[in-house]
Amino acid sequence: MTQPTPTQSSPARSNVQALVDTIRGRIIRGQFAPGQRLKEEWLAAEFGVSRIPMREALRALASEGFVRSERYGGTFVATLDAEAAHDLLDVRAVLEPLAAAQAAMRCTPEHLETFRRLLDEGDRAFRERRPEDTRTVKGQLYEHLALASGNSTLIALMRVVRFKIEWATSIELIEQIPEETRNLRAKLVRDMVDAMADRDPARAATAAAAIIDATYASQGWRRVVEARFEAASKSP
Amino acid sequence: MTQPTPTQSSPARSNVQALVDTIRGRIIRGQFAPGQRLKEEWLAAEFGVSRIPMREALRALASEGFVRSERYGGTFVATLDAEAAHDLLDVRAVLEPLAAAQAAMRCTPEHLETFRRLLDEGDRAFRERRPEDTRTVKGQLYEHLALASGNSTLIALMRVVRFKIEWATSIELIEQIPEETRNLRAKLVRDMVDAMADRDPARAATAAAAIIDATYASQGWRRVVEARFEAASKSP
DNA sequence: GACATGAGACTTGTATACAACATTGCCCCA
DNA sequence: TGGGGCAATGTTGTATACAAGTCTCATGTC
Repeated sequence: MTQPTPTQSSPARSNVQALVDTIRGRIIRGQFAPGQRLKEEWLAAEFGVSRIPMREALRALASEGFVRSERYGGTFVATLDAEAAHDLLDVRAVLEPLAAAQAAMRCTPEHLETFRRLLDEGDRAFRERRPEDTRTVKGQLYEHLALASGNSTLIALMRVVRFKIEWATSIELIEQIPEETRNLRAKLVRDMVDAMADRDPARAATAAAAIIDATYASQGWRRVVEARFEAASKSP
Repeated sequence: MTQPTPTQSSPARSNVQALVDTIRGRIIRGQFAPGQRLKEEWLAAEFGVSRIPMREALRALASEGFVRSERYGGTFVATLDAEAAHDLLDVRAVLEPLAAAQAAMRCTPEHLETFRRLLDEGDRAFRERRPEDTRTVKGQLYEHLALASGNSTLIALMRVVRFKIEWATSIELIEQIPEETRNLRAKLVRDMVDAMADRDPARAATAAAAIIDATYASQGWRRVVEARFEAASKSP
């Protein structure tokens, strides 16, 4: 019956989206463990709101797949397994090339500029061993690719996939990714952006696919995923 | 200020999922027109519930992209345009081959049997000029493909994409699809299922891609989409 | 006449209260 | 001693009531 340590309450802007983002963040960071029960009243008290907005937040998280709930049955943090994580990568592997191709046809100079800025920031964060920032920038790149595609369906789908991939990869182990793998991927991302600048959808898509291939091929990355689930399976 | 004709209230099982399905259905069928305001109180009265479950239903529909709402700003049926519809097809064009490939590796004999049953049902419904049933079976095939893939992410994403594609294609015009196009696509679906039976992911994916190509190439189908938005743009 | 402005009505957002249902543990009985 | 039923407890689901914000339209001023 022990509930998790009530870390001090967050921003507490009283709108639902803030609750969703905060709770999703805690799930992704593992502060809410897979399988853990999330009682509405307890969470509501934790965030200083009533059950109504908290219910809406939990429903939203359920539709994103981060929690599961059954009628009168309670809400629980969803569980991930290694297979689901790889399935997630498979989905990413088809969405990202599509986004790259569409972005190559539609992106603006501002988009390209932002891509290059993010790439530089990412390089710096990785070189300076700031894994949190490295992950953040990686997420921003992914989000920006979706935005540049101009495909609203893709934007929504890629956002959820991105959150789940962050969930599936524990932050502590990102540092273990071999430097050569990371550099190869960074180079491929630059190739992708160059192809987008040349308005070459095919080349952009190929580069995007190569990024995923490099991720798959990376023994380091695989270890990141596997280790994540060893940790998770310890606390069911 | 005229609200839509209150068609007689639906099943009225008082759970939220039923509300979501019913309202989504009405949006898809055009009974709730794009841009139309959906007042919580009015809808709640229409379905004989209070605003709380209705709010949850509307939030869920917002996360699926069928309605849009801003804080204190009201909820409106989302609008579709032809570009968004084609973007939707592009997404489908990458998801479906992936699902086919994974299903080829994972599907059970029961899955295959269901596929073949649905194919027969679809043929019969089309021959007998029952467009409603034709669409229903088509949806079931699509859903079943996702299920057979065993990829939970794919199942969730394909479900939303499927609903939106139904939304983007008006039912009245399905009959206008040329018979040869329909038959070609039915044959390709059979090829896909055969490839799945042979546990041949590459061939299954190729067949799935060919299905989308046939859809794209179909002048009749294109007319279905375009006509849908001519109709929609009449009532903004 | 055009525009700023404020009161009013209206809609959404949230808290509280209560109803419906699941679960647990006890007691009774075989 | 084991199993079935029942009450006690607790959590979720929903209705009602009220608070907070937005929009409209009339009014007054320049």
